[in-house]
Amino acid sequence: MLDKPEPKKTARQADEISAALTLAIHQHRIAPGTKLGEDELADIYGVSRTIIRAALLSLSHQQLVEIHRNRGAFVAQPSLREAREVFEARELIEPRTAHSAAARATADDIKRLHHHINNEHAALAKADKGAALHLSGLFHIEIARIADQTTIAGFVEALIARSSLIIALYWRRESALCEKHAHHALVEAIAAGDGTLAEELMRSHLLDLHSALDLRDRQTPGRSLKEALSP
Amino acid sequence: MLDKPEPKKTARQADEISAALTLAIHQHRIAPGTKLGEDELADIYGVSRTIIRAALLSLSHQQLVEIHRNRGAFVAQPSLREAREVFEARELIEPRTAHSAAARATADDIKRLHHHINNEHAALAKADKGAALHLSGLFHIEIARIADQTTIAGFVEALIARSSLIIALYWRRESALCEKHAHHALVEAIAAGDGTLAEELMRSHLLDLHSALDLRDRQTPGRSLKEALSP
DNA sequence: GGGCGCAATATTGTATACAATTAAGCCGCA
DNA sequence: TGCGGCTTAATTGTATACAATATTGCGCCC
Repeated sequence: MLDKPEPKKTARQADEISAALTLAIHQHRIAPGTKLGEDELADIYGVSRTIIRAALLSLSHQQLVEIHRNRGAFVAQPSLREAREVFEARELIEPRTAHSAAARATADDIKRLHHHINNEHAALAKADKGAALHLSGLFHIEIARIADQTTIAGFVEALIARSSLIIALYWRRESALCEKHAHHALVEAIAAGDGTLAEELMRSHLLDLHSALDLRDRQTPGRSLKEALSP
Repeated sequence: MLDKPEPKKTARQADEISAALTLAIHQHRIAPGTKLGEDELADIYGVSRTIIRAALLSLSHQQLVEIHRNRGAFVAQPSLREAREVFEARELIEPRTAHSAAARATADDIKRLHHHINNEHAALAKADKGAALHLSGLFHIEIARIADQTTIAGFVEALIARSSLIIALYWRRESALCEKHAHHALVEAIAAGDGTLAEELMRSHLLDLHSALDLRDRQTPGRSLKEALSP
């Protein structure tokens, strides 16, 4: 029996559930293409379908799930084209946020970034690739947050969420998810207030990531034939 | 049978309603801060609150409305800070989309852009500022669409929606909304395939827009005292 | 007369019931 | 055996009923 330890009244249940699903997707505990049945989720979380529907609607707005009318919600499977677009968008936006972050970061911000990196290392040490991937994303989001541009930070968050799906589908190396050196060097540049360097490091870091994906033309993987041809 | 000629299936009612509300907000027929009561909207559109809630949730994800728990949904009132952020984000993203658009635009695209401009002129001739503003926004979205970057086009769409609110709150000039010359010159550059020029024109166009706003520090206008002080 | 607290009202949050649509299973037939 | 159509089951779409919460107005006490 799942009893709720303490119903924190502050956040809406739908938000908590969409956050939980987002985390599960980030950590690759739910694979792209998985069907998210309303009754099933309602049962799992002990709420009515009303709440679940609100949560799924939120996720669909972030393009983490696709909702097909009368057929249900599925974890999104970004196409090759979408994958390329997401990384192009990141390469456009994030270097700039890194630049701004270098200009505005406080000592506290730097401390938090180091904390993120340590967490990443810990996850990697435990070979928990899902957690490491999630933390790597949080690192990028944190930089956008430090840049103090909420709007753009929101975009970055959405892009990183989708990147998680893309990595699940198209990752080809066994190398580290986000090379620790890249993140470390970035923090160094930001701490030093060197915006130009931070920008350049971020750009090359994203290009590395991008090139570690297999985005050659081919059929979209992981999708059953029926799924691929019917919609 | 792979061909599905047209999704005859009408879009979800919630989508239609949120689109209608978005249009009304774009055209300044609903002022920032207006309360959007669920029963009221349900009555207007002849559907249940379930649908209305889904529509409002969509709008809140685009940050066009703010939903306060147990208090309801209100048309968003971007703060000065948010206003600055939105335009900074546009200045980051849109010049690049203009550049790409110049590289990819087809004759058909150019025709459609001219069509947009003509509509703008027609709306201005009728002194319908709301419609003109809406069409001006569509022009920018169309350019992002031509650039063939769906993801970024989605961001641009969200930014322009919020720009509409910002203009409602902070516009100070009586001058034309989007100077017709600016749009016309942009189309020329795109038609000529001159990406660098298009990029520069877009940048200066956005700076013009930005400078036509009154973003000096002051109390947020249009917000009742209670609204302003309680949250 | 003014401030405080309680009750009444209105509005939103959630659950459930029912309708509509899709997907699957089954049987019969060529 | 394989295909086609029908029936049946499962799932989503929508409406409504009920519960929880905030706002409003009134009356009481100081």
